[in-house]
Amino acid sequence: MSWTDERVELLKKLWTDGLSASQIAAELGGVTRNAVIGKVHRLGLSGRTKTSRPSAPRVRKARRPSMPPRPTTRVIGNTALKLNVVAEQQLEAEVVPMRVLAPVEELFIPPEERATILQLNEHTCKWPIGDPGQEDFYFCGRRSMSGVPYCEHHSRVAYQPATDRRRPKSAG
DNA sequence: CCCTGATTCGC
DNA sequence: GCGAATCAGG
Repeated sequence: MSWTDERVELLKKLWTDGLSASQIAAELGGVTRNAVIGKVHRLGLSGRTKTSRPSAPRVRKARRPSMPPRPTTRVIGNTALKLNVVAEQQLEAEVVPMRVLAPVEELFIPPEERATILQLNEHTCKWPIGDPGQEDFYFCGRRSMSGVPYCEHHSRVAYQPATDRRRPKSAG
């Protein structure tokens, strides 16, 4: 893929809209977040965050001459299927009693990042989005912290304080 | 570990 | 110009 005028416009729009580089990359498709960031800089759109210091030149290290990064591929048994089974069990035990019927779609997940039940594992967010009986139903799929079934965003929604979920209806 | 953007530099 | 590799902060 190349940076056509349309894609550049979309990039500028999404970046201005506040989406992260990885989100924009997923939305555009065919590019990585590095590509997005690089393009953003070349367009002069940077300056949104302050994670890097304005001064103090970074350490420039010689890049690899010419060699694949890491051809190391370790596959120890087929544990993938087991993870899927665990994911399903967790869905029945945790997600279903939650609030599947509630239309919770406040967080937009790009199509490329959406997860079906087969793609969930122990650290993907298992927050259901949409109606489980419909075709467009999917799971959040973003990364969740270890031991937590949801991503940071949906953890906040799932584990709301009791005071916020049910306020005193009759106070006098 | 995950994420984020910033920067360098081979292509 | 492009973007992977890398760096640096959270």
